[in-house]
Amino acid sequence: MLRYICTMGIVRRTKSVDAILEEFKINSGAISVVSLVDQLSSRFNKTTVYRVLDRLEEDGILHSFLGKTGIKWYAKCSGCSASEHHDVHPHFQCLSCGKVDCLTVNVRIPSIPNRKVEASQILLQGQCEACLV
Amino acid sequence: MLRYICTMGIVRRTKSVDAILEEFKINSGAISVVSLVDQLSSRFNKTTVYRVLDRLEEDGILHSFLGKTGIKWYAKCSGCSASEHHDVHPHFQCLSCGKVDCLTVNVRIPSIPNRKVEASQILLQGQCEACLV
DNA sequence: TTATTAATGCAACTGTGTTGCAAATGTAAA
DNA sequence: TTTACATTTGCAACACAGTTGCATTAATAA
Ligand SMILES: [Mn+2]
Ligand SMILES: [Mn+2]
Ligand SMILES: [Zn+2]
Ligand SMILES: [Zn+2]
Repeated sequence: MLRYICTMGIVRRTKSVDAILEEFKINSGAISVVSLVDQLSSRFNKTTVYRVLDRLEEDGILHSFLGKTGIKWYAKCSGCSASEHHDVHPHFQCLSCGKVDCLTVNVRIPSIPNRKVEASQILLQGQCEACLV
Repeated sequence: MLRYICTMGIVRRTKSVDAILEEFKINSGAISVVSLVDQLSSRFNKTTVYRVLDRLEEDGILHSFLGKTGIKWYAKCSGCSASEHHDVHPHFQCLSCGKVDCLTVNVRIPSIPNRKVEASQILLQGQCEACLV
């Protein structure tokens, strides 16, 4: 008997999956993988953290992007699924407190002569609400 | 006798400086550090390449940014100096041929409630003029 | 030509992320 | 409950981009 198994995303509810989802419940913004690995280092191996994040992204539960210095950040998706990630938006990093989060604003990319824009990564930096005195 | 020396940027015209500037004369777009190190590996050490690029950026001759995968790219500045880098613009990476270059378009960042935007990194991806059939 | 010090090469290192594989664990079926 | 087995994990080793310290070389001003 032949079975077609599509292995991707989260299949089993493990302790590491719960722990990582819990972090995103506590923290409403984006979380860097570096800090997540550090935070969970006593309970899970860094490889596990990287792999669980991968799977959560495949499932459309989290999405990722690179911060200013090239390290990876994850944030919760809203309204994405394993089949479609339509969660494209700018991210904002506070230069004072370092907090990073998703923006709901829509940045209009002007059409560029002789080029077809298919994707965009926008990272804004400045002062967040808490740090604006 | 005391002398105040401000060591930054290019002070001496060396072979590596000339070789790297030559690469940017040949190639009008952006060049990744990885490919530059590779290209020049028979003549210069990678550390030298990194350091010369640093200095050229300090001088306002080149500017740098990160590509989609987090590796560093450099491109020529136009109208910058050691004192002011006012060369902020989006960059475009072709998904077909991999070519990366600077865009002259002005992307308007909408004002964001309760936040002060002080900097922006915008990377667009799609098809370049050559790859648009 | 000489003295000075910027620039270079090299080797070793750092930080982020990945891979292969054996062992452990979650889950569905018996 | 027990069993069977694919998924998930931990570990160690690795890959890769970029950095650092230091002795040596070379550009330049005197
Ligand atoms: Mn986001
Ligand atoms: Mn540019
Ligand atoms: Zn802040
Ligand atoms: Zn192209």
